[in-house]
Amino acid sequence: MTNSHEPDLLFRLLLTTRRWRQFLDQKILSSGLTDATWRPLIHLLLLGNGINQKILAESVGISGPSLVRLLDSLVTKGLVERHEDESDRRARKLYLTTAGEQLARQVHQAIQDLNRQVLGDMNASEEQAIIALLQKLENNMNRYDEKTL
Amino acid sequence: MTNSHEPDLLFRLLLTTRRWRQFLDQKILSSGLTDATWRPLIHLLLLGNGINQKILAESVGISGPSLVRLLDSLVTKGLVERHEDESDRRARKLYLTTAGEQLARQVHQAIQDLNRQVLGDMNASEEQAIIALLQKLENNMNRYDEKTL
DNA sequence: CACTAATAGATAGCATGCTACTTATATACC
DNA sequence: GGTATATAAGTAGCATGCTATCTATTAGTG
Repeated sequence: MTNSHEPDLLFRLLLTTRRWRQFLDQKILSSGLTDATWRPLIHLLLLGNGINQKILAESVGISGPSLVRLLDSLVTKGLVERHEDESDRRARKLYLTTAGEQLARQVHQAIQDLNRQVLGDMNASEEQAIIALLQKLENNMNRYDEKTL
Repeated sequence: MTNSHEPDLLFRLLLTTRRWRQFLDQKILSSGLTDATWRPLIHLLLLGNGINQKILAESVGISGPSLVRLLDSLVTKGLVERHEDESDRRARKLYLTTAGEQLARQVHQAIQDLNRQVLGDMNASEEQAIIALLQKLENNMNRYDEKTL
């Protein structure tokens, strides 16, 4: 155990998260997508066509500029299209192409199957318990920030 | 709830981990260090002077090349020194400078204090339980990889 | 109506992770 | 002993996150 001196939760979060992304990326290599790129694709599938980039960025949990580059890549691959928004000419409405929707469904399914393998015998309520706990950590940080404003 | 359609554990891990790093980075801004750079510094403090880069990279959980750049930065800041290893001239032995050791101790303490705030009322055994669970996820991935070799 | 402030998206550039490769040295095997 | 393999560190370049800034447009206020 090289890390016996660091039983740190953050440390373990860093390692497990990196590992999980690499695990999925390796399995769906043939899709031409990575964790970073399939995520906006699938969120667009689930949110529905016609949303703008701001909404999608919020949903995916990344900044606007981060999403711009991922979308550039998806557009280049012919999976997503950016259309004008007549009612707000600053914005762009996003649409999956036919190929994009097909790939999104395939990858979504594949990721769900793989994630079941990762979760192993963990049941849904255990998963929810951890998610709740992680959210509590975020709440603690938010509260600390507010307190020391 | 923009993410009501994704109660995904991986998604939450990504968000919480990013948030935690940014939280710490913001608090210890004056140290001139970030999460990525204080981590090798503190591991070197705890492992002791004279270890080589391979050992440190393993301890920190990053690749050799990733560590090289972080060490370059720490050396430039005058916190760490790379010395020749007489017994193996491929390797370098790492040493904290006086300033490096001092800063490492300060930051180590500050991080521990901040992490206690993040953890809030979570006790050590609860923390250990989550860590064990994250390790189980990694085990599941390792086993899956072996199985499908 | 005009001027200011806010907002959507894009661009530029930094930080941090990686893999693939190079170089120097050490180890192992015939 | 000499050749082949393995190992430690470093370099190059990609991917993915960010903030700061720019541009275009919208909204809000006198």
